[in-house]
Amino acid sequence: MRDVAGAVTLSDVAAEAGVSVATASRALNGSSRRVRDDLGERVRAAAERLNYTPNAQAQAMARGATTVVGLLVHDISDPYFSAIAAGVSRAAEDLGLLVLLGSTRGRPEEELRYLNTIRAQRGRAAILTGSRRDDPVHLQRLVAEVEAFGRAGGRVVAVTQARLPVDTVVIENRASATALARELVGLGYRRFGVLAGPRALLTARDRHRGFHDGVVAAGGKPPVAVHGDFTRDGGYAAMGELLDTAPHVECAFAVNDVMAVGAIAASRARGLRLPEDVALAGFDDIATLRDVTPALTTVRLPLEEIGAQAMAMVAEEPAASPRRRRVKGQVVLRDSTPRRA
Amino acid sequence: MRDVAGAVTLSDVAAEAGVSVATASRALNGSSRRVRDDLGERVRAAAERLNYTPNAQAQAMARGATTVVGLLVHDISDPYFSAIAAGVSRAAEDLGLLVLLGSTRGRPEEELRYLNTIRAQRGRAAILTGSRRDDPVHLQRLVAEVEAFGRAGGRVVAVTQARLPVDTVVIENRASATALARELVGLGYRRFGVLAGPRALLTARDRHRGFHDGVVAAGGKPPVAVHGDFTRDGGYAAMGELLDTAPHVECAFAVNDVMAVGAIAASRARGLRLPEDVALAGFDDIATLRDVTPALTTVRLPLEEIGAQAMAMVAEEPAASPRRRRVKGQVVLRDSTPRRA
DNA sequence: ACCGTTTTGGTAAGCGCTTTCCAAGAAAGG
DNA sequence: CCTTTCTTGGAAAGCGCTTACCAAAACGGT
Repeated sequence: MRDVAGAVTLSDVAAEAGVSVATASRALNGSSRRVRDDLGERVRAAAERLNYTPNAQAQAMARGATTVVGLLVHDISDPYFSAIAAGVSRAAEDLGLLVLLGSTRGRPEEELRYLNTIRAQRGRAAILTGSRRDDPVHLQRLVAEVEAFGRAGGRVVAVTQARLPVDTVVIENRASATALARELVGLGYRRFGVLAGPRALLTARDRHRGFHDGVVAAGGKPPVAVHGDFTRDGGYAAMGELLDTAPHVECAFAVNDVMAVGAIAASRARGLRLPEDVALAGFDDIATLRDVTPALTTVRLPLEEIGAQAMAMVAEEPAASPRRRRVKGQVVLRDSTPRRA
Repeated sequence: MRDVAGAVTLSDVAAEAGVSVATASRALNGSSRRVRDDLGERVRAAAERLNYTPNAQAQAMARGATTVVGLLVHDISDPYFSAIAAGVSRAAEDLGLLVLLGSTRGRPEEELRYLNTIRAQRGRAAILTGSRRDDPVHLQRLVAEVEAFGRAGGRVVAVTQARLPVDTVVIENRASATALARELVGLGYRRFGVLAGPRALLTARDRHRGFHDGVVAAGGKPPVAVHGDFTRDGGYAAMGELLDTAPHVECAFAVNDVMAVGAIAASRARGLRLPEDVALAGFDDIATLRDVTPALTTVRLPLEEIGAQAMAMVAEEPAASPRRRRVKGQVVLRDSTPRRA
């Protein structure tokens, strides 16, 4: 923004009110110092008249603190992330903070670049919502950047895995997937397939493992796993492959709802009826997907709440050692996994 | 962010490299002025060594320009807005701009407040994606704020209706709804219901009117309208009401896909089969909803592209008079509206 | 009436950068 | 060899604020 003559500054306001800029500043942001009532009123009136808006950059500069918080998501159009973002955004508003949005689109180096940008903005904090990948090199670089960020006075909060030495809202993917598996075995299923997501993605892996362990522990057969993208199309492809390689599975578990939707489509494309021919479960309980047919059995994650929690941790005093806030998923049984006769 | 000792400044870099800050500044951001190669190299090495990141606030201050663009959405967890946001975000990255996200959650005064915040940040531009409401008072205040924003050197770009004197990506809701109506009449439907959304919301109204006119023009009966929230639950309620008051309708048109999904649920709750007992069409072609059953006939809007276009307009030179970029929807016929026997 | 406290307004320093202006050295031209 | 013109480094001003610090005024107690 070229600074056109138009921008009204504090000294314009001060001049209009006939006081010094110091007084104007004190009158407008109610500092510790009191200003005589009539002067304060004059200043506020002048500000109003000139439609003054403080230059936040200059304030940040002078105060050494901004109100910006960076939010890193994998892909804002993915309903999982947009739900978290909604929670973050709501909490930010309550706290008077601003959200700077960054989409990494799965490229780890973007995560680094974006974190650096937030540091440049002297952001108060950054919230990392993406799942970690199994990639030690990247992790190490990320830790370095996080530390630089901390040294510059910023906070980092992670959502999902406790892989970083920062406050984290930990989503209990593994335990929740295990709980889901137990319920499904309880319904009479024994032969499972898992649409397991990308191998390197920790979230996908945790859910897969948790489910696997749960099935086995409850007396089912070890599930057949097929990997695929963490997307609708990934689910479609993986389900196709599963049906080819293991036509005997009674129930497929897609590691997220979006993949599950793809799996439904793939099953239908082969003329299978759900849930009669094959049952299906997802994970996340994405709101916009609650009306698909058959209604998906899934694990409900309070995504908005998770986002709000993350933002709340930003606001709290930093603790000596990283805090961990655990969030459990809740198994929701629906039509896609009826009790087996 | 309290400025802890940790933050490395340009003068630290200059000292480390044994040059003045002026030279350091010139070396690092390749200004018009050249710096001798060896000095430049020394500066860059020093910056690297110290892990220097420029203070964007200070740069903004000195340059009088920021790289921040505000994005106002109604609700980021609504897939319509998150798709637009994804496009905005992608384009922003390409342009080296930063997106400051604001959720208004339907409160017009938040729109104003947020615009003011972006002005305070001396944002380069603001993108308003929400539908306008039929509210002259608010519109007038908004125009005032937009003008103040412009005077301070910022740009405003709107998405949807050309109600504001700013560059706009206009979505042809009305014409597209008319086209949809014609197609449906062409398929043999004559009696329609419209799940019309909130009365005051212009987008909802345009789609409703366009559809109504299209039906009538093509020889159908004037549709019965039921108003309701622009949400899944709004669609559910409206469909219930429609089925009560006008059980003879052959096809319902929900003014967006999210409402259509609610309408499906409402129909099912009453034991109706879709599309045999009642056909249904939506609007938007939300990606995550493409797999609902029956597959929804709808109007496809290139939402990501719309977001990217809006951001592109931010980058262009401002024109003398507001630019209008028109975007058409494309009718997509699917299973929810089979040809009528 | 005087002196010590409190207010409370103003002056000015400083936040970290960019950029103008100046000066010194290098290159070029006669 | 001297003058003119480039080139390039550095000093310093300034972006719009906040906040010591200072000083004047008001107030209280004796």
